[in-house]
Amino acid sequence: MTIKDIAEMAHVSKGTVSRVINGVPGVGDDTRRRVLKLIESLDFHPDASARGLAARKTNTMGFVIPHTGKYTLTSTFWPMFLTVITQEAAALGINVLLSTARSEDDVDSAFRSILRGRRIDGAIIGAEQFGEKQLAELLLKNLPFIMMGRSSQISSYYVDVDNILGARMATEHLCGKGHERIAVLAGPDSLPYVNDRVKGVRDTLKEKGLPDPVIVHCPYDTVEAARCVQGVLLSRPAVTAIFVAAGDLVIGTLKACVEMGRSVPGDISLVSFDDHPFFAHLTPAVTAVAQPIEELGAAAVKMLFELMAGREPERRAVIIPPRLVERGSCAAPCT
Amino acid sequence: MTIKDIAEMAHVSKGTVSRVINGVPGVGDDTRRRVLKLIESLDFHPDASARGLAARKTNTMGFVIPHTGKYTLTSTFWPMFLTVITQEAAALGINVLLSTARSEDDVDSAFRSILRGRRIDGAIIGAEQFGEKQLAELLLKNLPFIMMGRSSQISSYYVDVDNILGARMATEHLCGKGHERIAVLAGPDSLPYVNDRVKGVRDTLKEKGLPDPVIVHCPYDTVEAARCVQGVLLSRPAVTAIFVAAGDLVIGTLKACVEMGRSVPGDISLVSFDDHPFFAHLTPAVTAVAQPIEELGAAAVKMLFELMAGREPERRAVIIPPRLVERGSCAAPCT
DNA sequence: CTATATCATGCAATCGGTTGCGTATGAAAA
DNA sequence: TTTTCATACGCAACCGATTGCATGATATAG
Repeated sequence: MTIKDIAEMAHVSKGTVSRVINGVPGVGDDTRRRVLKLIESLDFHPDASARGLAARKTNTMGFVIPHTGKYTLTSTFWPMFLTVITQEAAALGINVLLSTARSEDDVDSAFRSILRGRRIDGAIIGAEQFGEKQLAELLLKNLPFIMMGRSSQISSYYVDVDNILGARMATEHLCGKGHERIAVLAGPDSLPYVNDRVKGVRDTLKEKGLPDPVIVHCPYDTVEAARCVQGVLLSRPAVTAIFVAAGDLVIGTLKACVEMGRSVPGDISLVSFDDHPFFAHLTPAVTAVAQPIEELGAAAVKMLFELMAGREPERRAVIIPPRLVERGSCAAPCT
Repeated sequence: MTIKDIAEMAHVSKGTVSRVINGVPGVGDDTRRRVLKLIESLDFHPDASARGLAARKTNTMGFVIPHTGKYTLTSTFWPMFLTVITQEAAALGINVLLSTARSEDDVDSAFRSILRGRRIDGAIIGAEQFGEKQLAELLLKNLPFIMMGRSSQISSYYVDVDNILGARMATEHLCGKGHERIAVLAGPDSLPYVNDRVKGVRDTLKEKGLPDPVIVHCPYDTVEAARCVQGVLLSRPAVTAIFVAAGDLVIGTLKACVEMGRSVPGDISLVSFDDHPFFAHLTPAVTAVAQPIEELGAAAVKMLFELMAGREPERRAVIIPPRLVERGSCAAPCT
């Protein structure tokens, strides 16, 4: 079944059928209706390859999941984000080609694998996994892309959560309970968003005239996180609260607290940046600054959609505020 | 840059270049080498749409993630499985088109969205999400597909973990510690694999002359799971161990135990079917029957690859044994 | 040394759409 | 009624590969 068949059955030319399918003007109303009805009743769908070839447009976007741990789809952000963009894209009639990186260094090849051969019209990519090589390649190919998170290396269209605000919210919450000595367990300090989160805490504390936070940078690994938190718990003067600046570090933090015999929130309060469905069911339930994943995903897909259509999006950057989800991991500091 | 350009530069015809690219015999060794070198040095990649059109083959497979909770990519199996198949596919030069279902009923439309327009050459799909409509559509389109898990409705190529064996392993492990009264917290009983897991426990217990297990079926929802487990903990005669027959129910189970004041493994032992990176870091660390996700993914992709190439796979079904990962959630029953 | 098989390669049709251009038709303007 | 101008539609040339068939060159057999 091709448009030629449709054309013959409707007694029109291929061109007309094509115009009807694509909503191109220049077709009479009755003809259009007739063809449309035929297409509908035959459940006809034009061949994607042929369209891609002729129109030089695949209606497909690429997405590369960065490598975070052995199973990359285990983080507190990307899996859910992927779910959202997949659905948003589907709603706009665009498909998602997925690639995952096997290792930190593999991002490049994962990336190229979907870039090759004009398979996609655009891509959404994590800012932190973005090297100069990929940048050059994208620009060279003139391929539209949206970055998740601000990049330090390149100014491009991007969407991001307001990291500084999120950190402020967490800090305010903790201070509101009476905490003064706060530790920040943050990810690798090469990442812009990590530094934003640290900055948010630091600034808030300074404004309140409270002591500087204890900052610990740590790779995204549960065992490492636990080790770091043990160190934090031993530091003097003692901290009474920890801002876990990435959801992936929460489990390790909780583990360390248990192992060190500190009760949460009795001895130590916890706020996480990033939320996850099971945080609500841990003991204690974890209070979190939740990224607005739905909105982030929707914004990213919408921007990319505009770009893919050759239009200019309303703005080059979309920054969305997170929201605080209060649960049971914060209490007043024990004195 | 097209093969025509390559052809001109190499002073050969388009056909020859095409044959070189596809490794088709009938090209002289020196010519082949020359063209290959040119392609390499120019980093040329043929247009996927054009190939798809001409060869009627897209080198792309589809994958639909079933809906399990609000963010579908949150389960203890699918996200990791997706990671694996993505990488296995990449290694074979095939791309993955992803679609997610927004709701239980949405699977069908998610499914169709990638089926349309000859975009994919084959698909991997979860057996449980498989209705007769989709079946009919797939068979109609003559599209190769592999099912994850045995289906009750249709005999097709499939790969699955040995569910019965896994349940036996869990049961043996528990009995080995001295448990005799065991409960099974299982998923919805409409699913074949759920019943297999139940059967594994039941058979093992029967063989040992031990009492029948307490079986509770429960939807994949943490709150529901907790509610069910509370019921189980209250049942008399008391059970001393729970086989949590799906990883997605683990958090809820743990939560219920804590809320009911039962210590794990002091008062009650737990074994989970399905493993997850963070199970190792919960308190207590959860003993699990781990699905061999790498092997399952590799097997599924390999089978599909054969099918997509028009070849017949070695076997129609691949069943892989799980492995027991002992951690801290099992102890001898308190007497 | 001619006949025949073999192999490398070119040619051109084809895959299923899109799209610019030309033309016929009918309505509005003169 | 004739001229003018949209508008609706057909025609045919692409898009960039694949692939069957014809052909010319070389090697082997007779």
